[in-house]
Amino acid sequence: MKRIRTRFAPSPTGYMHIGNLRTALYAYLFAKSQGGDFILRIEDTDRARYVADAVDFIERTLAAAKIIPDEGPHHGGAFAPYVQSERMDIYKHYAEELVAKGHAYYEETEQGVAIRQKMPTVGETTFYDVLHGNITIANSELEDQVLLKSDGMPTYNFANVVDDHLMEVSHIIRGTEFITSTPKHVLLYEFFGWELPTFIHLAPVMGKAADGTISKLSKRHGATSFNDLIEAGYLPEAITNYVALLGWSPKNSCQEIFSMDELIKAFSLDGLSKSPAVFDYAKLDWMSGEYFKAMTDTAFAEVADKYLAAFDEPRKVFLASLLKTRVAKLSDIPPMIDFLKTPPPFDIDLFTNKRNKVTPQKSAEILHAAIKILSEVAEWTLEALNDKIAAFVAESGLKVGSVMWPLRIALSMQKVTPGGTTEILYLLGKETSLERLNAALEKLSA
RNA sequence: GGCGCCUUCGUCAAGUGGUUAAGACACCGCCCUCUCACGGCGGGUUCAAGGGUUCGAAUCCCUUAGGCGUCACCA
Repeated sequence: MKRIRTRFAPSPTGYMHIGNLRTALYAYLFAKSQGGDFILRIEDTDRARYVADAVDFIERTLAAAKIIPDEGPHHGGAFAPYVQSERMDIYKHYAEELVAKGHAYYEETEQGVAIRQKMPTVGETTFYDVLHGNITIANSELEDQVLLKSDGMPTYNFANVVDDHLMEVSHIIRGTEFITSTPKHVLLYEFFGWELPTFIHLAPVMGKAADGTISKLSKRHGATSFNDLIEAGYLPEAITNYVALLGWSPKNSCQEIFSMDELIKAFSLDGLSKSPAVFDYAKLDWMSGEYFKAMTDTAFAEVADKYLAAFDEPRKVFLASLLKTRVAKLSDIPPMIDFLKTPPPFDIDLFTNKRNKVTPQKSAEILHAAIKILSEVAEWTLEALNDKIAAFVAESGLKVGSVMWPLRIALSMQKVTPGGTTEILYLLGKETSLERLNAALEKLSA
């Protein structure tokens, strides 16, 4: 049986759209699930759109997403070069062959000489797509395509076919936007007498705008490149996992959390969806959270390190334990812990809490007593703090919440905090804690 | 506009002639609880419309509508 070989063939734009990443991922998963090869090929035949360093960027992005090419510009391989601008003589040779066979012709314009593919004017061309079945388009719909531009560069339609054949690509996995140009490619294969690869045209990834409109995912939908998402603080594994499920689902399973190895094992073409999928940040957030929750505190502290820099090592790890169940992306962290650095302004209303039977007056009394007890704590550890406060609660005859609420508010000046009173006391340290408690008591008594 | 593709909860989706139409996210409620989370339990909403075929249709056929794509010396 023929070896399975797929390819990802981006043009070097310096931007890895989520839709492109998904295409690369599916091509990779399919190849790997079949024990085949995955090729990276750079389609840089448009000189006007060339972006410097874009190849590095693509390679770095794929590496971050753990999509590892077997062959590519910097991965080696038997079919090098893998950059189209370095293969110009090859395209020229095949274009001339087509002219010689009568399937193409020279065209002279002010810009220079180009070569055009001669399309049949009658009949129709049919090709088989794994997802869509047979697709037939009348040849009269096809215009004579430019194969070789006047600058000597091939067009996508030509270079793609030549390279896919030469590189022995068995399965072409790409976006639906190519479905209507596939007959042109099929005709080229026929003109050359080459064996046709298998086509799989993927449905697009859509985005939902604020007003509810759905359209192809683009920048107006927010962060839509792999890099945007990384910068927002999503884990690459989580992004890849989420993207894999956007247009594919496993057979006979409801599993949603997949490592790359598990994806490779579970992947099959018949799990691919032929209708467009809307990118849903809410679900990405959930999935991302699942990854964080599954991490150890130390591992989380490590990935979140730049947000936790202000804390010493034990506190860092402790904060990580509090944060990892509350965070969808790392950039959610600062607003959650800013109060530890600088407390929000005093707000007396926060000291009123019906459920815990707390009023500003009551709070003042509790604070007064608590300050006395806490200032006597010699060893400022979570255990010690817990014990002291528990003893105080028991002795006072108050509800736990009635004691905790005013303390937490006095320390944080906000209604919502990651962790509770004891945790905040510990993170703040004895000195700062007592400072804040006293300041709040002073304002409450005024 | 021509041609092509697509259409199951708000979203991702399972489903391939007979199911109470899975599951997940989101949402709502309850429990847990010093807040928020986490965790647990429960809930509502879906086969685009209309015709067929069939004893029986989300599943097959036709029509309509809507969405998307494509008609470049861009990929």
